[in-house]
Amino acid sequence: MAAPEHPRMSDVAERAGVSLSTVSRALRGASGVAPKVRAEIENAAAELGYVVSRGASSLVTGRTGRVAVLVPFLQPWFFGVALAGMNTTLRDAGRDMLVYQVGDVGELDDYIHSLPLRRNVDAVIALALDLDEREIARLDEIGLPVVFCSQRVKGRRSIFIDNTAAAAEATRHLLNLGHTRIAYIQSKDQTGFSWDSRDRLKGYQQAMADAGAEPLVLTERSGREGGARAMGKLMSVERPPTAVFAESDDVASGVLQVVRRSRLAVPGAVSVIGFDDNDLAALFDLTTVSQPVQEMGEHAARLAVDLVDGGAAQSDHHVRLETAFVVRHSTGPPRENMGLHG
Amino acid sequence: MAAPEHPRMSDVAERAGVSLSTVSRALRGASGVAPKVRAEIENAAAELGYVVSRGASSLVTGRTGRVAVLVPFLQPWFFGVALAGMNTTLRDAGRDMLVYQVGDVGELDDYIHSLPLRRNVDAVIALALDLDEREIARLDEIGLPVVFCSQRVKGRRSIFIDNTAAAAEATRHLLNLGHTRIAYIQSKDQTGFSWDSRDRLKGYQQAMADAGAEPLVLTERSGREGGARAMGKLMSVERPPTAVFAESDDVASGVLQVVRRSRLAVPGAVSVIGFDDNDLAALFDLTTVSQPVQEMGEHAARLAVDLVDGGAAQSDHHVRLETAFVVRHSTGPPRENMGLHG
DNA sequence: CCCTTCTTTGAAAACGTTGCCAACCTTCGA
DNA sequence: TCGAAGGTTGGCAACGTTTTCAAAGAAGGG
Repeated sequence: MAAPEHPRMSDVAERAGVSLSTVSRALRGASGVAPKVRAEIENAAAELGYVVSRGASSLVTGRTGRVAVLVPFLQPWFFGVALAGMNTTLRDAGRDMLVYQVGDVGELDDYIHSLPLRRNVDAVIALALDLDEREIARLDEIGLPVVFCSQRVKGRRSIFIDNTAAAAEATRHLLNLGHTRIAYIQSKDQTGFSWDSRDRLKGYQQAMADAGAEPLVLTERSGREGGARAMGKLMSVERPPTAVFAESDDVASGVLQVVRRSRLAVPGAVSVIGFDDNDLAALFDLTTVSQPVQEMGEHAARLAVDLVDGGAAQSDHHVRLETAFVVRHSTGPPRENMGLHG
Repeated sequence: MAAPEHPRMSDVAERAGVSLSTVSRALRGASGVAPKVRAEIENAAAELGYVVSRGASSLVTGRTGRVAVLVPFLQPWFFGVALAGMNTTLRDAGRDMLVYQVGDVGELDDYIHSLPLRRNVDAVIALALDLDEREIARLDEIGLPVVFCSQRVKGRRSIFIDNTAAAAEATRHLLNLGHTRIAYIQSKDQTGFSWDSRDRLKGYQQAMADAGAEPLVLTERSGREGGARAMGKLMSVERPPTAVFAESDDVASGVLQVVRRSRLAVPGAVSVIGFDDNDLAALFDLTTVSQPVQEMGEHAARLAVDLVDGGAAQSDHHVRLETAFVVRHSTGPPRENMGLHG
């Protein structure tokens, strides 16, 4: 095959019978081009199948038209949904989306240090990266505007939900149903607790304290497996809880797995609550806290775009999105005098 | 904040006390630079935090260092895993990954027609796009090398699995267990059947024919809901099947949901098989066909990179990856004289 | 009818790299 | 001692845009 010779702007200019500058102005939508001329140029461009070389234009404008998204994982539900939201918004804004998976913090460090982003994107979105102060400072070295999605960072543009309030609400739901022995399952990664995790725990603890109930917190690995292990432990304590609040739907699915294997009824013997409202939640008929993940992605992308376009002054640096408590059938009043031993 | 002045190559040159060309050669890893000088230049670059502007270099080399991935969705398990695979390989090859979600074929057409890719990426990976001949031809207009991942396309570089053989193997498993009334649930999108779908059906039909068994095929929407609907129908036919083969794990999860609601035992009353081995499969203890999704992504990315680097001659244009049949506990011999009426 | 003011256009200088070519400096063989 | 060959280096012209500046033309007021 011959080299795929792309038409250049000068080709369009020649075909339209105008100068290069005029074509540039017309195609960019800049003002100061006679309507008729503009139409002719657009025709010529379309006929030639001309597309501007972003490399060349970014060379002079300093803008690349690209936004990088840094994610710790790609597979889990949360990330797919958030990326989908970002992708929509970015596409509408005429931006391309670059995705970089930075598994652990070390990898992130390497990444930032080698700075391949610098100069090659206009902005960076950190998606659920759960960085601490030091790491955030490191991100700044990149010299680009950064938007945090699903992490609240003081003084930085960020999109987040009120994990504490949402977790408290979920806990109160159980309390109101009459539960008093409510366990909370917290997740811990190799790297430690995420901010989401800490905040949710706080909400649970507050609600329990307000109701004068004794908190019971287990810590396990994240994911389904962690949920299963935690539930296993809970079933062998002296007075098992009548309700379990899992930090995420994934964890809750592990809890449910164990509960079912033990032929215990939900919510008869145990009530279960999750967090996320992911695709498993509906399947398991799980009461949970729904967070607007796609919207979070959209907002983050919009913020990133505005940041690049608008220069400095932006009003809404922080966006707190609403969660919704979704009651399904995994929660109900505790059966009178029993626990798990129904 | 002041404008984020990035250092230029000439700054590095000045600092290292050499010329621009030498810096370019050194940083690019080209030969013909004295080891000592090379080290000095690398030092200078590191100290300045210099990063080459890909825009500028692509202007002269014609290479952008970017690969675009076209996906119909971002959320489902399959895409996250495949993208993760691609991302790893691309990163190792020093390439950036652009992701474009092209919901339906119309959107894809718009996309190709507006050609934002052209000139802005080196290659395109079409991930599970299920294109027909006409649409593939359309993709060619983009004037870039295209790799098909999870779709076999004759004459094009593609990565795929043998859906037909895998489905036949799964069907034989059920036949060998003694089942004869085996239903197959096929999925249909708005756009029609995917290639995967057709091939799997073919495998089922062949295996059934070889065994002299009567095929029973239902067609529903894809996803969990479709599976649930299909199973609902199956439970009310005259002689219900003793086994169900769902086109995907997602569909199988819908089947299981209905089966459980009806308090039927699995595999006692009905055996169920899925396809994919996604994260639900283990949760449901589902017998299924495991496809190496991550590997498919890795291979596709490698192929794309080689295509750009190596120019034309590539030996393995087609890569067929192995599937693995995973037996869990959703399948077993049919109970003697019953069907669903256990 | 001339002069000013806008609008529209074209020419040319960046932007930050790479690649070609010529110049230089060694080293070595004759 | 000189020439040739090989290994390093620097100069300069691209690459395809945008942007500034000045020129040309149209419109309008006196």
